[in-house]
Amino acid sequence: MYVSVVIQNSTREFDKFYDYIVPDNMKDCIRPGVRVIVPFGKGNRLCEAFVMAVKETSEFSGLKEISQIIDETPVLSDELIELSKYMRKRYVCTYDMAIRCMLPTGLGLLFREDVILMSADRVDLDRDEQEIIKVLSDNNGKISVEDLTQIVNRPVRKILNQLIEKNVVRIKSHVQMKARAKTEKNACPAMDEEEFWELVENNNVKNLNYIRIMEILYEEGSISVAELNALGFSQNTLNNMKKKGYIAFYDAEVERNPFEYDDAPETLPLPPTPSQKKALDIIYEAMETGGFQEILLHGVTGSGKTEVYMQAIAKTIEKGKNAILLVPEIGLTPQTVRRFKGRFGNQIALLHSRLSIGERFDQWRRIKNGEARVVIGARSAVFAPLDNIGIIVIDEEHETSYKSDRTPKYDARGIATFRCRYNNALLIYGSATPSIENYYRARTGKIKLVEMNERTNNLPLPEIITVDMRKEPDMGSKNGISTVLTRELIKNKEAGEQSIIFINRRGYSNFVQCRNCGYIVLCPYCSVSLTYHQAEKKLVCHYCSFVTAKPSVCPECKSNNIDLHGIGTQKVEEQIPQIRSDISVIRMDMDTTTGKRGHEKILDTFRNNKIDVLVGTQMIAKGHDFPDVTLVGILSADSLLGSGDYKATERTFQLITQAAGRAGRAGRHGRVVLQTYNPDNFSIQAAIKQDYKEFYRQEIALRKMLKLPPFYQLGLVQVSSKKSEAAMEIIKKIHSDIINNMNLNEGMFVSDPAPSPLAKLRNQYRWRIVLKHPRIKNMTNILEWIYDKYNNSRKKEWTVSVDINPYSMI
DNA sequence: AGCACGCCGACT
DNA sequence: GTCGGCGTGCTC
Repeated sequence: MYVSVVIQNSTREFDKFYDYIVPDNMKDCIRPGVRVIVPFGKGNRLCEAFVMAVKETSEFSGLKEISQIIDETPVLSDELIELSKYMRKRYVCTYDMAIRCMLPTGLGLLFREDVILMSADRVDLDRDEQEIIKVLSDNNGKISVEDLTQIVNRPVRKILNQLIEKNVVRIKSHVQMKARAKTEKNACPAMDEEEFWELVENNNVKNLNYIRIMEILYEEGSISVAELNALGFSQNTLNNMKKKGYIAFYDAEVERNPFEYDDAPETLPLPPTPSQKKALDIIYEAMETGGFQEILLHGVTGSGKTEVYMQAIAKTIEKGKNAILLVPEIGLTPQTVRRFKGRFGNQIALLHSRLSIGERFDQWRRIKNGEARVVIGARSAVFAPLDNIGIIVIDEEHETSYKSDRTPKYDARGIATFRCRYNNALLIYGSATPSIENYYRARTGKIKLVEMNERTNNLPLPEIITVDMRKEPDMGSKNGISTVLTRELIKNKEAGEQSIIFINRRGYSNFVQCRNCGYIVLCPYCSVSLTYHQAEKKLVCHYCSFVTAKPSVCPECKSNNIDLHGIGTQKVEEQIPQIRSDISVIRMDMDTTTGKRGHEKILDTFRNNKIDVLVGTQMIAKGHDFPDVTLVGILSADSLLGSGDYKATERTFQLITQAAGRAGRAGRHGRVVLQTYNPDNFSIQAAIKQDYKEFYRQEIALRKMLKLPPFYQLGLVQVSSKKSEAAMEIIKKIHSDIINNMNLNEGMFVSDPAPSPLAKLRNQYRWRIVLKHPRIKNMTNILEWIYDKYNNSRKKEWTVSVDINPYSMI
């Protein structure tokens, strides 16, 4: 019996299937998806590996044997093994990287080596050797290599080898799981119930505490020691009871509970509105038909998409299948969780980035064991070890957080497509502002389109007031808040209603410039300007976190006419009370939302303490419900437009629509003040009219003309290096390589090599080329080829990275 | 990655 | 003569 395995921590150069012999004693447990330890390479060093296939023959000879099996049951299903193969090619990564997305870090292994003293009576030892023997004796003849190194405070490997040679010590290695199932000490009766009461009747047990404890234990079966302690029974009492043979202790696995609200009231399905009913009818019909199908739910904010998701998921469970709901990281609020928990109870498992390693491991294990049937989570939840998937719902489908920013740069939407296809399941996208790519597929019949145009409570959409900032007098010296917005803020304060101000730049001001010579203070490691942070009175780089003091004189012309320009959240926060001193304000951005519950704390304060104005970045524009907010100010609606990114218009439209959706949700008329320097831009015009279709019509024409997605796939090849010339030289080589192989890449458009828009990042110079081809397969092939060809040389002073359809071209 | 092999210069 | 620098090839 043989297995094909892939090695962990491999690079793409040796990332392939390797065959091993399965020793007889392991034959029963070996299955695809289990982890093993195998001897690998010349030195037979032990490596962790994944079994990808089990087979009866192998075309290789001179095979080695597996040395150890790690898992009793597979950690990867057949489906996830197939997914890792797909990802390796599609995202140009290794099997290991793909698999790492699927497993909780807690499942990782720790290799531990203990040094064990054999005999201490040798005399021919040098001083180093003696020192180590001394430490070993002090520790009962056993210590981990790690601890030993720390105690003697220098490398010990060489000395240990000498000692092993002399048979004085030996090394025992073992593997350990990183996160163990958490256990809890429990108590249970150790005596037959009747027997115990007999003892009581015969006056052999007189201690009232003993009797009460036994009553509880016979009633409950068992109870945790911690709970008994909490009831006022001392550890000593329990120990004595154990001694007398009344009770026994045992360790039970407990699940850490990441749900912070266990009080979720049960919620019943609401009677659907006409448009919800229409959506559900189409979904149910697709379920009946079966097979892989995609549906796009295009519903305006407040149209009740969540209720549709819940009823569709309920139906899926009814049919004996399981469900995944993906939400943007920011949308995974306790309210959302509570709502689902109320409907589905403990069938829910939760996966998101703020869980601890242990919590994540527990949730993963629950799903794996079939204890959870609905998985809710952010991007990475798309890899949940869920079998028999019937539906995957992707809420706010257009959100950028669905694409991973780390290698592998996977897109949760692509992974969901793979899994639904594999499981013949239904894939539902929901959004008020669908991505151009998906809406195009809906319009061309590739996926079903369901429009939900009415809001559940028949609220009118908010009134949008546009402010042309070019006509706003003297804005340079002002704080960026127009006279119209100032007036509306005061009006809201007087009416006792809340307001939100949205600005997509954190910090105090976005750059520091000399008014004399025009010099702008830049980050020394990145090609961006530094942002001034008022609280720390420091300049900060938002890309690499470089911090420096604000210069008081211009480094260039020595003039002291150097000043802050532009506005950020900090400055707006500071300016609000200057409008009227009794207006209270709170700020929410990356700088104020540290900690596990940072977001919630701020939002709760805003809601409960009746703060007048909430100032914040992107993160306030999404998902949250603020019943008392009737005014939304968007300070720089068009700040994305000049960025040169082809997705900027789409983002601008989405941002304005989402932000406007925060105004006047619960029965009150909402207003939006939209400040812009480009009132004529079509994305802003369409957003003002809240007309997605009009925006789509213009944008799709533009995409077609410019050979952009969805008509063409974009490939990005980027070379970064400490030396600008090195990066440039390599990108030119890659460029000519592609051009010279154009026969292999018919229909491929290749840009000239150019510095990346962020030409320098973290002290690395970046050069790139952009490729365009209608077919994804051609793009994957060429990027895989380039990557493997240019990333394999040994001592290189550059890195090549590739990406297909990046969310941002910056 | 990490380990062995092999090919050259320096040095007991 | 041999010790050790690093460039190169391979890992079932």
